[in-house]
Amino acid sequence: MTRERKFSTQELFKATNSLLLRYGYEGFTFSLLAESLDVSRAAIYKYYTNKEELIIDYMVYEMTKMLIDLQEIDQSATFIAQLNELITLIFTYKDIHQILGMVHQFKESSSTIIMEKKEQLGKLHLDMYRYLEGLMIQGKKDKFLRETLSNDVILGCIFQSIAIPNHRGIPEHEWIQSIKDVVCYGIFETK
Amino acid sequence: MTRERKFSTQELFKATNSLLLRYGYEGFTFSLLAESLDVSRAAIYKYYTNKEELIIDYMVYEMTKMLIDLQEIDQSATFIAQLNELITLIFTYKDIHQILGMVHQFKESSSTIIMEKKEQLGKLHLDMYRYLEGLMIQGKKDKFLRETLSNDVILGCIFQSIAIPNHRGIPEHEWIQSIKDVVCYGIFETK
DNA sequence: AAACAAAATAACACTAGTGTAACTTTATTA
DNA sequence: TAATAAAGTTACACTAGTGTTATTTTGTTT
Repeated sequence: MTRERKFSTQELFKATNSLLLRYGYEGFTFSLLAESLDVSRAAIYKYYTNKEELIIDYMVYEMTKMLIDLQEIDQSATFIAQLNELITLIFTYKDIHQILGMVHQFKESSSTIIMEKKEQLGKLHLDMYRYLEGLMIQGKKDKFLRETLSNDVILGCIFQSIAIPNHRGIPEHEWIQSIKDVVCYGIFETK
Repeated sequence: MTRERKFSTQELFKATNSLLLRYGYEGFTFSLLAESLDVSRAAIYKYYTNKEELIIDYMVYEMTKMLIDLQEIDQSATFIAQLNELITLIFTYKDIHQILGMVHQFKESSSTIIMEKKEQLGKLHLDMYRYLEGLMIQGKKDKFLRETLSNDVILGCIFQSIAIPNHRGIPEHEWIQSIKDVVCYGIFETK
């Protein structure tokens, strides 16, 4: 006994994603969102009482999804194969990494529910970090990764690499290959 | 015959910088700026009629300064020495690179003066790119840089590397060394 | 010390986003 | 087909930022 919804949570999240990337955290408003979904602003308030709750919910949703995909990488495969899959995966989730950085712009005085979700997000992030750190340790043990580099630098480098701007619009597959290449072998000619 | 100013352009730019980084483009307001400088909001309007003009002026100022510093790098030095200086330089200007990305959040309908400054900024950017591209070409000719990598990928990699988050708070000099290391030699052990 | 001009402020009208309450629409089910 | 309940809209009061104008402050010059 219920009326059909004009917009799904998926559509809400999708619009949230693109508006956040386009206008930034403070530039993102329920007015813009309502316009983009072609519904009244009040309709959105039925599901989320403010933008922080919506955004953090979206972040948790994406991070959970990413973590599931991450854990589906075949751990019995070679290190090289796993690293390849990892970089491709991070690349497909690059939007969320940019958006994740907006948490620090949230108002200090947040409700309990938001503080809880923030903690949950922190846990997801830690889970991801632990998983990746494990992979790095394996990579070092197997003599693929340089022992002298800290895991922070290696992982930081991988995560930043996806944000290198593709100004010339190189086709995605080719571009990812280039990125993997520099990250793995660096910019120097090996003597 | 003039009253002493309560705030210098330097102070204005410094406050603009830190507020932009803290609150983002839309979160940055003249109210926050006035509070931060301990002056009335209207005092700022005497110098800039809106935040876009202030921000773009700040961007042009920083980019000009960076370009001057860049051109002071000794072109007769070895490629390695020049690259070293370049990365250190980009590192000292890392704030402005983050802020520069906010131009795409400016309102579409901007005044003539802003359009002009945007163009000027574009020219400065192009000048910088040309200079850096020259350095990359030299690096390839001298067999330091890998011929197979495009200049876009190499430069993109260098510019992104400065944004790798230093979560553990490694001392700056040590951190920069690590960054240079990964960028130049990659994450892989050389077989 | 009177005139002046730049610097700064106070105060106003205006705009846009926020969150809520009362109301209407729509589909289900009893 | 009348009751019901979720979905959606309209309308209101509230808040915060914007840009401008009139006025005051402050230091210099003649």
